[in-house]
Amino acid sequence: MEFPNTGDFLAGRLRDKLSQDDLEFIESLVAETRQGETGDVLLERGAVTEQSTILISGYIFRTIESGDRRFIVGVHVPGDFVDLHGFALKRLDHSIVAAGPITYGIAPHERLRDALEHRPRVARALWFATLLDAAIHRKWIQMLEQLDAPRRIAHIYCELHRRFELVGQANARSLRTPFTQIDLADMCGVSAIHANRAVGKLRELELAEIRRGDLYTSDWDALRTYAQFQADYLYGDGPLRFDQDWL
Amino acid sequence: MEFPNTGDFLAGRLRDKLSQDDLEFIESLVAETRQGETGDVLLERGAVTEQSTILISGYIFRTIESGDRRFIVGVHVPGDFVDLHGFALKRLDHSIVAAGPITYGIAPHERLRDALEHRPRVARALWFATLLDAAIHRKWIQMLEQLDAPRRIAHIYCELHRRFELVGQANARSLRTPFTQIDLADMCGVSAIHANRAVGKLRELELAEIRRGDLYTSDWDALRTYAQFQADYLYGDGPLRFDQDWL
DNA sequence: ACCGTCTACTGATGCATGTTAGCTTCAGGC
DNA sequence: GCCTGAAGCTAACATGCATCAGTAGACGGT
Repeated sequence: MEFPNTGDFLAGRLRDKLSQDDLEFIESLVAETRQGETGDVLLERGAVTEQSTILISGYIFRTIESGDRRFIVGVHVPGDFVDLHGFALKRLDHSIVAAGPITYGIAPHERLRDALEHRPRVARALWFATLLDAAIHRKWIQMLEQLDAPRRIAHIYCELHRRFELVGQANARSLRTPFTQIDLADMCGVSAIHANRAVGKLRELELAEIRRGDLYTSDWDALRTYAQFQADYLYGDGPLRFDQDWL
Repeated sequence: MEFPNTGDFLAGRLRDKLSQDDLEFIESLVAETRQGETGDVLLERGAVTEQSTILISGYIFRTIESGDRRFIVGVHVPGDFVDLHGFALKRLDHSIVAAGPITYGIAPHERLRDALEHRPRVARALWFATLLDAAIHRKWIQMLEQLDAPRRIAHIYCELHRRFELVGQANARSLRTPFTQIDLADMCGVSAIHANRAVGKLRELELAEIRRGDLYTSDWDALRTYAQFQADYLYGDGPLRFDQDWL
């Protein structure tokens, strides 16, 4: 996988909506870039942190451990500020874990505090980023309340595909991920065996082929219809589109 | 039901953490108070809004309509800023609906903009409120991934009870709500028939008696254990408690 | 008093999903 | 080449939940 230039990727989808000056400021937030591998815990639930993480390449899970089970409550794609809320909450209610090989940037909270004080537009962009996370959480709640396992898996891939589109990284016929069927199960709240059945069903319906986490499809629209995926909650184009005047 | 004094309730659980000056400012955000009845739609998904809502008494649902079904993705209790994110997102991805008789305050966005510019501590309190909403969303995701229907219902009541505790309104042996079993079903992502069986199971296990939305129990601890409820995600007391230095 | 509607409740049946057990495939280490 | 462990896959049976059908009580309107 190619790693995009760090600078080209920061601020993710808000990149087009900020001034050159603000963008340079956001780039200056990153003190350092690092690499991580599958399962690396970037931030443990309850740990105090003095820095936040910006994902540059790869995927990151938000996980909650309960008993001997792991639950995935969110997924991040390149360009996302992954634990920005750790800046305000100090200790997170969940852990931040690499879902495969990743590259990420470190933003010390000291510099974020500075942004809040002196850069109102940057401060609002950061707030917007956390509000978008919350909107995605709400959609996951609805997805879990409404859809069966095959549709949940399809919905997750459709969402990720759209999020890649919004940062200009989507592929026309596939979506590459390092997710195992166990990961999919932990996202959907089903057993790994049932996640396997669900993947088989998508294959049987000829909607998508999922191999080692990579999804291939010849018809994203059919998949989206099957998953009842409506992208508006991501605040891209369309009726709910994000109003940049606010920044 | 008695309505607490509006002024005593604003800022909810952050009340103790803000200065008198900031509190008076927050009170001044409320231009008007209103009453609402069951099913009143305070804000429709996708509608543009120039004001936000502070719940003073009663309950409010966040709902998403899909096909002919309704999904409840969040519940609010008195003291909550219900649609603060509408200030930044302009159009909400969900609707705001009264879950019974309510009293609420209206805060014009004009005044909120002023707060963001000139009141950094108030701005941070508002951000914290939306981050707390996101933490609750994440717990709902985990709850839906992990628990069966009776436990989900128990978990929701335990959460609401704790949230009432955090604003000093909890009752020792009961929790009064106007929720129908249909409401509970829409929160849990199960059918109304199954919600009825789940309520029956809690009764059979002698953990709780739910009648017309009101829950009665002699042993909250037993109920919390059954629901695997851990309150830390609400950032009250305990290891994840909210660090007020940040404000 | 009557009616219609909403909510709570019950039983029967089928599908969705969990659990257990065992098997296959594949990549990496030796 | 072989071994090993992790991931993917399959079958059989048990449970959770949806669906359909129906009853009963509470409530408001007339």
